[in-house]
Amino acid sequence: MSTPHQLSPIKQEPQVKQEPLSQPSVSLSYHAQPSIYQQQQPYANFSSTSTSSSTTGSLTSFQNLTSTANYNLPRHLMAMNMQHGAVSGASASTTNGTNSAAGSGAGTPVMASAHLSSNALSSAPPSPILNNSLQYHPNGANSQFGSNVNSNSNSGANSPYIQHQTYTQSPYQQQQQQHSYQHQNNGHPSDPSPSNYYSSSPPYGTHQQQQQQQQQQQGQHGSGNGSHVQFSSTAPSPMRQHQQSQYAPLVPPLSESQYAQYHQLLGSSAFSSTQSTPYHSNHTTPYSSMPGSPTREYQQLNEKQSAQKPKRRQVKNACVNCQKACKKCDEGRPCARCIKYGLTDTCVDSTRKVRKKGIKRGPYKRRPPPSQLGSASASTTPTMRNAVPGVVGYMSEPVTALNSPTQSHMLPFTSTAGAPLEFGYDTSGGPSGYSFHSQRVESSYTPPSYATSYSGSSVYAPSYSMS
DNA sequence: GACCTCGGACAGTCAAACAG
DNA sequence: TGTTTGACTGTCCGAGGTCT
Repeated sequence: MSTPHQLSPIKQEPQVKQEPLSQPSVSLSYHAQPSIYQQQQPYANFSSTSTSSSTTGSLTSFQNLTSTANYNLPRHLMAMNMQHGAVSGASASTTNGTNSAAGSGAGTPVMASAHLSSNALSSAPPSPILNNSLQYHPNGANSQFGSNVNSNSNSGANSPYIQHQTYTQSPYQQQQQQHSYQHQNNGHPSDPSPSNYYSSSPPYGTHQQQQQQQQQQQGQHGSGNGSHVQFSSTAPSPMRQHQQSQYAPLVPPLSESQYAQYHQLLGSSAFSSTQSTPYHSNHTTPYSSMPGSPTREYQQLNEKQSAQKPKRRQVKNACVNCQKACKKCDEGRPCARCIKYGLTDTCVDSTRKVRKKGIKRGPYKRRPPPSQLGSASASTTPTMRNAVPGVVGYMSEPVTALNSPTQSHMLPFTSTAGAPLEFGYDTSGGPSGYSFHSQRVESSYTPPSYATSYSGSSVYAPSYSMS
């Protein structure tokens, strides 16, 4: 006998499943140190509608640009490398060849190419962001979090796979990158982090334009050497020239000793291996090594997530043998497992119970109106860990699910009404110098409780419920 | 090493609750 | 009426045990 499940029409499956490409590629270890192209995007860019508040973190660190007291050389160098690579190597990753300032958001493909084309980083593994960029939405739609891409209507038409095809990088991952970087910025308020070198998305044009620009600069100053970086204490390198040409006011100069240190690092392949690349190091970068540093927590989380597998696929109805053995089944009858064990005769669909009806439910928790979110954000300080009363270890455990590549692409931004969250850290708040704030930026957003957003499963909802 | 067992995490479904 | 919520139910991962 067929069960209701069996009778239900098979929902359309996307023809091309990008899961293996997109999900494992999001090696979040990179995200702990987002590219400068991501960093360039103030996290207000989460929303194409532009947001207005909660930018304390970036503003704070931006104001510290002029300070070089705690200047961090590796970061600067990485930024320079990547930027240089972007100039010289950014090419095919964008479909239209432009980097939309309005809609690019995090994870721009330009950055991805930059990362790979950078000499100093040449042996680093392919950036997951590059992989994402291969699927980059030509219209920049992947930066439009809650608008036209995902339509979560419970119809099943928007499977996670479809979303993957469209969203090259999940909104939450983008958000996390931004968010993560806010940690860093504010963890080191005096650090003129690359993200703050630029007040907004750089005016990059097409690859050709960039090349022309670079060639002009190199010819003008006569110190160009392909993609290699040459430093001079008196004559700025072409790379620096390039930077300065567009962002000069925002780029603090390197001292002689800093350049010497850079050469030393390059000579020792400091950036040439994944082990020693600051992007991967858990111990050498000041951004991640601070005890209790949010950045470190995120980095650890990211590392955990990078090892996570793609989302598990289930068959609608396992055969009785697989069901009994609690083993993976498939749609075929006999299924592969039954064939393997010679159980083809008994390989039939198991029956499913009929869902009970008429069960009374309690009132659903609804999200408070946006007008209350501002005060709600205050309640989230000083740390996100404390944001949810009664949840111990909330930051270090559930966030794993929160950041899960298998779920973050689905939640919490899958709703058409979903508005991006703004995250930021305020250096002025909190006992540890951090204060976390977040808020939705569109009034139309009717979110799930944070519980479902973070866990991706209502299983956790009761734990996070905030009455 | 292959297979079995099974607790529990995870995934998918869908009716109730809700908002406009 | 369309959307969201979250309970319900099934799937199957993965650890531990047993067998060959």
